[in-house]
Amino acid sequence: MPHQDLQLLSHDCGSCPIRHRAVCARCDADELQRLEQIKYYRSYQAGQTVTWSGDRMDFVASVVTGIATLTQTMEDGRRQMVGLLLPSDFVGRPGRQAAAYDVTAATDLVMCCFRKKPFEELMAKTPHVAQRLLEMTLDELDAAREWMLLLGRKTAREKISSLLAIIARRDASLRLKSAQGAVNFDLPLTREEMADYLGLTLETVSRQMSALKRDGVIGLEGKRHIMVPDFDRLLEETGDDNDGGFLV
Amino acid sequence: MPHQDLQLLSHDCGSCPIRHRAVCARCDADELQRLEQIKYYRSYQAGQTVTWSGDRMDFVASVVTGIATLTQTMEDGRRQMVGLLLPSDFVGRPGRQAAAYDVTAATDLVMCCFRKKPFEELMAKTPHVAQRLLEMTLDELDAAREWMLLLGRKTAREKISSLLAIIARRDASLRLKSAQGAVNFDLPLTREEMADYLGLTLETVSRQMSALKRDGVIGLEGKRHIMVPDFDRLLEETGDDNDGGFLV
DNA sequence: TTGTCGCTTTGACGCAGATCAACTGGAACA
DNA sequence: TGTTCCAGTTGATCTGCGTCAAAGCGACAA
Repeated sequence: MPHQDLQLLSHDCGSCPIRHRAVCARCDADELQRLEQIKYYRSYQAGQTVTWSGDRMDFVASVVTGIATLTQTMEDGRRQMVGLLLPSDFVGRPGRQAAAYDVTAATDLVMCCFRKKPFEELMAKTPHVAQRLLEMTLDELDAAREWMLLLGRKTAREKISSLLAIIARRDASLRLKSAQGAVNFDLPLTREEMADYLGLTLETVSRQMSALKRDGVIGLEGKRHIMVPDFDRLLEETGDDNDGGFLV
Repeated sequence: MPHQDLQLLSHDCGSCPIRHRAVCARCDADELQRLEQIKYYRSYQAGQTVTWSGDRMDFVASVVTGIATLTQTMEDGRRQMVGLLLPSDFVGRPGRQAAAYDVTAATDLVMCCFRKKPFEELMAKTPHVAQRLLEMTLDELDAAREWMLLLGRKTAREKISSLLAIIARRDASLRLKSAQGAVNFDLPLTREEMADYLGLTLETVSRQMSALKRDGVIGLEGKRHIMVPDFDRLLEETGDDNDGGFLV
């Protein structure tokens, strides 16, 4: 946006980090072509592992459809989820050889991949890719920091409510509807995955879900379908100041 | 590093994010000049606030000397530190109007600032700045994710040990010594700040520090000076697999 | 010397969430 | 129609850390 001789193009992979391609008049004009040439797709089934922490990772990628998780594990088996990747989110680190986290498909998953080497070369020549990636990474950093507040200071009930609110919001935004009033959605995570995300045990997750249901904050249909009669009510449970003061 | 027609210059502010300036032959060669023109310094005393969350923030900056903290606060006063800024770390977000966190000087602090507008313009024209910033942001994201594991899954003792290990390591690297064997350093944080960082209360921090002392893992001289007779012993207490498998 | 202030330590007690264990309910399959 | 399986629920009990309260300690001032 700060660039002056700049125009926006769509490239045909709807959810790529580079979907909005800013073309700088001073740069080559055929980078888009090259981008198309080096990209390819991979599919994973729900539950399948994309990479293990420490594995060699020769590609970077962005999520096209589905949900992937980033998880860290301690020697004794304690697990903490550190990222939830939704469509258009980016995985992988230019300049790094090995994966730093376990990446797992939480649902069926399609990713748009770029082999790392050509992608890095491209990035070095095409300033807007680095800029776009910087923006996305800053967003993720903000999300990570909000998650640190959740992990360090929120109660179990607040944690659950926050997670539900986030999923509801993201789900709604994917369907281009705003999250307010009554909202329904499907949980893409098991109780155990929720626990790993929230720094809780699965029993505590289950108990708090029941409590929220008992208190009328949410409704449950089966185990996975959530009905939120009043989204603002849910937000009150998160402990956040939801004054809507957006910072962008 | 991936760029070919590239050379490195030092600009005179030793700890700036842009301290290594990669000059691209295709870009203007006088950007360094412009950078020098728009930069200026600010000093803060220990305890002073740099910005409050929500305030207008018209500059970006990097730490020259001292330590700053990023903190989030909930309405009812619960606090969580979400970042510890050491020399050469970057603060502020290009493209954002308001600060997202409270920024506070933990020690006396000098920052090298750039007014946001010209910095953004510069960034748009100078690809290497965005690339350098991307690298730094990815590092911070990794650190944040490690911190999420700590907050979500580690015990109080492991949290304290981890924090001490991190400070010892960073302190050692600033003095260009490697952290191993016996290490001494000064804590730049109060017990309360440690607690805010670790998602604990200050009483628990104090108790665990005493426990580590009692068990001979650390020695205390006064309240702030820490002596670590055996750094590996301390690492064992952190719960991390310290196989030294570096991922860069 | 005495007082006060900020930071830290220590003790006593309670509770949120972990742990261990039993049970439920739906789906797949024979 | 029963069997197995697995995710989820619920209950009983335990415990690590929070909470509340008091006291220690070094720095500085009067």
